[in-house]
Formats: sequence, structure tokens, C-alpha cells
Amino acid sequence: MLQVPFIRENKDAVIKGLAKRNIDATQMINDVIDLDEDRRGLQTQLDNILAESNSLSKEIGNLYKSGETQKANILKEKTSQLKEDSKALNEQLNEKAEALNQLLYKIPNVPNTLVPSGNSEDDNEEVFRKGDIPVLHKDAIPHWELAKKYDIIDFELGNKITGAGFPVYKGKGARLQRALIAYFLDKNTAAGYTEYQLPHLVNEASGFGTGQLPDKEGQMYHVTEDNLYLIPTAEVPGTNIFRDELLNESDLPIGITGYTPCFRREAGSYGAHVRGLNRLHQFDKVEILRVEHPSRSYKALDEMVEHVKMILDELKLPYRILRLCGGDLGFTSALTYDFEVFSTAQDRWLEISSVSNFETFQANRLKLRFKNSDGKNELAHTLNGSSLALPRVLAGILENYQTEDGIKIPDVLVPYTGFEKI
RNA sequence: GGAGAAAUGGCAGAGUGGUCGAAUGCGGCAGUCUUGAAAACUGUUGAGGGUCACACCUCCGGGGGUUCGAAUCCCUCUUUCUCCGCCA
Repeated sequence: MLQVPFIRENKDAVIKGLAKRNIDATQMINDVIDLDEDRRGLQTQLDNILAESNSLSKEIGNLYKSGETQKANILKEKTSQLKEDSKALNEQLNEKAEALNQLLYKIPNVPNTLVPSGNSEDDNEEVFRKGDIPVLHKDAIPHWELAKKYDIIDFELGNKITGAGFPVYKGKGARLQRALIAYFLDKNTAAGYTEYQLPHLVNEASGFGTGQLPDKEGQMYHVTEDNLYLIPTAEVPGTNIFRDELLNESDLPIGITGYTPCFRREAGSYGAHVRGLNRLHQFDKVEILRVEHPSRSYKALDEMVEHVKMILDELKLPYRILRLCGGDLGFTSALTYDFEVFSTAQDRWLEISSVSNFETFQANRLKLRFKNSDGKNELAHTLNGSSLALPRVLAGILENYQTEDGIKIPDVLVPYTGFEKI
């Protein structure tokens, strides 16, 4: 969430920035400033009362010590009124603070100046494109048909065991999946990211820290018995490693990577575009994640983009990079680049990675700070990106590498699969 | 799942009703010494709110209570450790 002092000092810029998300935040921002002012006023009143009752207590203590019980008892009576007043004020203060927080939770991050305004994904800005789109043979088919033809992914079996959106990978399909995970992790650790294995369920505080809660709980599976949530992305457990941490400046930058399954309810998304592997309730993803000094977080974002590009180059998949417009930008992000692979047999682009800088938006909720060179505690910047989301990479490989007599495995993956063809 | 013990500053660890935001050690920062570094020595160093700056207020796992006054007493929740049981 945004910091109140920042809002106070950059009111117009915040409103202008949020306008790129097609939000007129004028009212909300004014309310934040008013609520905060009220809150501070109440706090000052309360502090004064508490100060008075503190000094009375001290006096009473001294009077008792010197045996002047009567005088002490007179002072005691005075404190009861102060107590009532402070209780009432405290209640008002809590209400104000709660109202302020509720409002702050509703305000998304301010987009970076690079973010184009726009309403939907149609307004995203293509900033890079690479790779030749292969010319396939005339009988080329989409991946869900290839999956059946070569018996490597069984969607119906998943329906039986769990439900729609939980595919079963078999044989060379399962092996290819595992190969991709190992390959991605190797690339990431070679680039300096430390590998982590993270919990797949998180508590409420973690969901809150990265911004999934309180508003987007509908996206996550909720284990009500234990009040835990299945992770929608490794970003949640990964970033929460640093919740309530005070780091040294020399600890930065921090880079971690991890493979996890991801669980998403995807309530309300159905239709032709969700066939096969295109949209699932459970899928695998390898994530990269950074904690950065604010002065170099955008450099880090560029490095992450370059890193993902390098992987796609090696896989020899045709891809493009989009800079998300205000209307498509995630709630917590200040700047996001989406990577899309061209799926030849479906004749459409599939999103396979999303790399974002959250600046201090998550860190503020997480209380993720570092001690800067002035000795002051400062919020760090958090970033993350997929490297990569498995199902659509798999779809892209199956479709783009299909030939009349089988599916070729990209060269860089052969050492991991142990076979060259499906 | 049952029984017991515990939770204190960046970390470790004292503190059992007022003089405690809290001893001490480590770490951090600054300095002395040194060609430089290390060691040693000296000083300094919790967080949040508030203020132009002070003052002042809050915080000793979370929540509630007793008291004029709570890190300290009571209730409750969570977590950790030890023992027992079960178990991949």
C-alpha cells in the first residue's frame, strides 16, 4: 500500500498517476489526507491525556513512599476521569485509523511514468519482438490434440481425479515438464539467484503482505479448517520471507528463485481461450524474486527482463515483450513487462512471464526495510517475475516444434529430458 | 493428540509491580593507534507516532483484564522447545 506521507506530499502526482489506471482517485486521496489529519489530531489529544496521567502516577508513587497516603488518594480520584477520557479517545482514534487503513488497501500502486494509459490488454505497448514464427506442415494441430495423439497429457483423467483445470502429465510429457523446471532453476541459479523450496500453503498475514488479501481472496483456494491459503504464485511465500525484516544495506541486493505449483480458482473465466493448457487451476512455475535498494530497482527490473529473454532465446521460441498499460497493470505493480510466446497452431500469443517492480508498495505492507547509509530505516523495493510459467511454455514447444513424425525437443533441453523427440 | 517449559532490542541474553525503553555480550557506526588493514582501546547505537526542532506518546509474541502505576500479576490465543504417543 502507499505511504501516507508520500500521498500527502505528492497528492497531484498520485492522482495523475492513478488516472492511467482509469481511476479518478481525487476523492479517495482527499479522504486519506483528511482521515490522516483527524487521526493525528486525536493522537495528540490522547498523548496529552496519557502524559498527564503518567505524571500523576509518578506523583502517587512518591507520595506512597513518603507515607502521605491521604494526598495520594486525592490524586487517585483525579486519574479516574483521565482514564475515561483516554478510553473514549482511544476508541475514536482506532476507528479513524481503521477507516484510513481500509481506504489505503483499496488504492493501487502508482504507475511508473513509462506506463502507457489504456483500458485493456489491447492498449499494451509492444517493446520487443524476436524469433521467427515457424511455418508448420499442413496437418499441424493445437497442443491439446498433440497431447492426446502422443499420450503425454491427459485432461480427462484430471477431470476424474479432481476436476477441470487439473491435467495429468504422463510419460515423456511428465519428463519434459520436469526437464523444464530443472533447466529454468539451473539458469536462475547460474545468474546468481539462490534456490529455495517454499511452502505451498500460506497464512493470512502472508497473503496480506503481498497484496492478495484482503480483496482478492476469491482468487485463492482457502483451507478454512486451518485458515490457510494455497499459493497462487511463489511470489507469496517468497516475498514473505522478508516480512518484518530490517536488513543491512550490505545485504542488498537479494535474489531468490524457486519452483512451486500454483493454485488459482480462476472463478468466472471460461471459454475457447481456456482450452488445454491455456488456463489451469493448478500449474507449475519457476519464479525469480528480488529485494533491491530503491536507487537500483529499475536497473534490476531490466536485468530480470534480459534474463528471461536469454532463456527464451535458448529455447528458440518466438516471443514478444509488452509493457502493460495502466488498465492492465496489476494492483500492486508500478511497472510490468509481460512476455508472450507465439503459439503457431493456435495462431495467438500466450502469456508466459510477467516481470514487475512493486517499488515500496509491498514493502510497506511487509515492513521490509533496510538501514541506509544515513543510519535511517528505509523501505526496500521488491520485484518478481516468472522464469517461467510451465504450461504455456510447454504448449508453445509442443505446437512450434511439431513435425509430421513427432515433436522435436529444443536442443538445450535434451540433456534434461534424455530424449530428442516425442 | 497428551504433559511440561518458554516467547524481551539487528542477534544472544538479564530483568518478577514505580527510579525500566530495559543490564551485559555480539554485531553496526564513529574515532584513537597504523603506510593500510586486523587486533586493542574510546565513544555511540531499538522501533513507530508526533514536532520546524524539542517536548510528549506507544511498543518487551497477539488480544483482553487487574492496578493510581505492568516487561513483571491474571485470562486467552499463537508460536517455539522438551518428554510421551502416532507417522512419510
